[in-house]
Order: sequence, then structure tokens, then C-alpha cells
Amino acid sequence: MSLSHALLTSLLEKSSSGYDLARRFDKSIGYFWHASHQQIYRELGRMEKAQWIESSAAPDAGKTRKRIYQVLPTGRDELLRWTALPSAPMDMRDEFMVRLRADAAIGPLGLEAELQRRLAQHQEKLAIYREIELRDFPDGRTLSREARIHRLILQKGILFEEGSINWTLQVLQELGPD
Amino acid sequence: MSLSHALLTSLLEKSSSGYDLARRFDKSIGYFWHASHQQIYRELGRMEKAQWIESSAAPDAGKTRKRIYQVLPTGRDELLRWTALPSAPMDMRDEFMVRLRADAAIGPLGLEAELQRRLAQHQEKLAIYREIELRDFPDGRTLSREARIHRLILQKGILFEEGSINWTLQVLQELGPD
DNA sequence: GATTTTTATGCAATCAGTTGCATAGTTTGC
DNA sequence: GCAAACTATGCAACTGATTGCATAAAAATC
Repeated sequence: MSLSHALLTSLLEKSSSGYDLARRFDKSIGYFWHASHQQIYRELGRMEKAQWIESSAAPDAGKTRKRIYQVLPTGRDELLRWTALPSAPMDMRDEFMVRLRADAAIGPLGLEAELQRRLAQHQEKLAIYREIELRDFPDGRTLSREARIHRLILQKGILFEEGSINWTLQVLQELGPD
Repeated sequence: MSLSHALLTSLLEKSSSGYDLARRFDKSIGYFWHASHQQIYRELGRMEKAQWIESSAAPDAGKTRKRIYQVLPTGRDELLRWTALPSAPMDMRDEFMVRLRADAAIGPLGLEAELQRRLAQHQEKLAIYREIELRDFPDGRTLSREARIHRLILQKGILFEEGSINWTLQVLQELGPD
């Protein structure tokens, strides 16, 4: 789903190797969007063929195959073109909703343990986001436009996890006492 | 992503034709998960082959090919097996986050109009959900377990849209004045 | 000095989802 | 009575994503 444009953005922030990109991706856009290394390498291949990016042997490659990718003007233009398009609404596909509805259809299935597990997951993620918030955006300082945007994206994650926690608690409360 | 189990659940609620299923799906689980009719027909074919469901010519078929699908015991068992598995956390993949991050990387891109468009979309969806809430779950009445679950699922949608609206307003406020 | 972990890249097969097209009967409105 | 819209099903091609496997050098650890 337009992984290529996500990678272009990431490479504009910093030129890097596929491996590095995969790791940085996991720690920025990737909090909301995981991509496997296979997906990333394949996409880099396509993008190089389309001349959106170019690669050269990494200075620290030694005997390895390590290559550094960087965005070409064509790639930058492509990203500009793409950002101007309307974006598809996020889909909320969540397997657990199906399980809940199945519980409604064929009697109590004992989903409480699973709810607890998910609750813990959301709390963990929230804790991570809050840590990043504290570390990267300390209290009342004025932030650059760039920093403010990064904070807003993080904020989205925080709001999502908080919402999920509240909802899960509500479900536990209502399903516990049959 | 386990469309088959979503369809099993839907068919347990009510046996129906592929076409009907596609429409009902859009109005229940489908608020969170759209599936095209092609996907549904193909999946029904697979499920019949696996003997999770069976089909027979619809009583009101006339000269049409209309068939009614219903869940077999094997399918019910499969659904029970599947509900007991841990569910993958919902992924928050949202194209717009990439656009925002691109804006941070290569200067102001004028995303305000797009933000307004998305704001309106979220408000529309919220209005629909609220209408359903009023219609299906009137105020203080005691609800069956089934109804309570359906209300919780709807509630999830409402919380999501409200969260999205608040976040979008925050972005507009912070990005407007450069 | 040998083993394990981490860095780094890639192929092949499969599964899930989308798009475009095709067919054909039924209902509704002019 | 004819056109348009709706009901109903399905194939084929393609794109996107996941899974399993494979390779190989560098760094860390025992």
C-alpha cells in the first residue's frame, strides 16, 4: 500500500542501506506499519529500476554486498506528486472484532484471557510511546515544524492506544458478569 | 486475513446467498472490514469445498443461479477452534501518516485541504454510527449478551471516529500557523 | 580458536486483495 | 414496450504481503 512512498520519505530523511532502512522504518513510520526486509529489498529494486533512487557500494562495505540507497530528483518529484493525491481512509480491520461477534453468535467463548493479553499489549505500546515523547519532546520548548509533525504522529499512536485500553476495559466489565 | 471466519460468523447469524452476505457484511463487520463480492464468492467456493458450508438453490431463485449457503457442523467447529487462537494486533497502517512525514521532510505541502476532507469523512461516519446506536440500542433498557456485544463493537467504531476527529483538529491547529 | 549473534542481501512459493470484465435474469420508471 | 437500474454470480490478471529458505561476512562471546 504505497510502501515505495514511505521508503522514499525515509530515504529523504537519511540515505541508507536496505538493512538500516528496515530498522529505521520499524522505529518511525513502522510503529504504524511493519514491512519485512524482503518487502523492502524488493521495493528498493523496483524503485531503482524506475530511477527514483540510485545505489552505490557502501563506504564501509568491506567484503559485504552492503549498498547505500539515495533518492534521485525523479523520486522526489514522484513523492510530491503522490502526496497531493487524496489518501484512502485507514481501514480498521481487526480480527478480534470477528471473534467478539462470533462470541455473540455462538455463546460465551471465554475471551477474557485474550482481552487481558491485548490490554497488556496496548499498555506496553503506550508506555513505549510515552517514553519516546518524554525523550524527544521535552515539556514547554518551542519546536520546529518538523518536530511538531513528528510529535503529532506520535500523538496519534498514543491516542489510539489509550482508546484501545479504555475500550478493552469496558468490554471486560460488560462481559465478565454474564 | 481470515475473511472465511468472518463469513462463517455472518452465516451463523443468518444463512444467506453470496449477494445478501456481501450486503449484510457491509453493514456489520464490514464497517470495519470491506470485502468485495469477488472475494466473498471465491471464499464461499473454498469453504464449500472444505465442507465448512453447504449450498442449495434458493427457494426464490426462479431462473436465476441464486444459492443459499449455510454452515455445517465442521464449519462451526472450525470457528470455535479459530476463536480460541490469539488475535493479531490491529495494524494502524494509514497512508496519511506517510504524507505527513513527507511534509516534515520536504517542506510544507499544503495538506490542509486533505485534512479537512478527512475530517468531514470521519464526522460522516460518526453520524452514521450514532444513528445506528440510537436506533438499535435505545437508552436505559437491559440488553441481552448478544446485543451488548454488538453495542460494544459499535462503540469501538464511535471511539475510533471521535479520536480521529480530535487528532485531525489538533493537526489543523498546529499546521495552520507556520 | 570455535560458536553464536548480528549485519546484510536475496529467491521462490504462496496467500490475500483489487480491478476489469462478462453474463443474465428481475424490477422499476417513463 | 423499452431502457435503466438492481439482483446475482463468476473468471482472469495483477499487485501486495507473508513465509520459508538460503547465503555470507563481521562482531561478540565463551
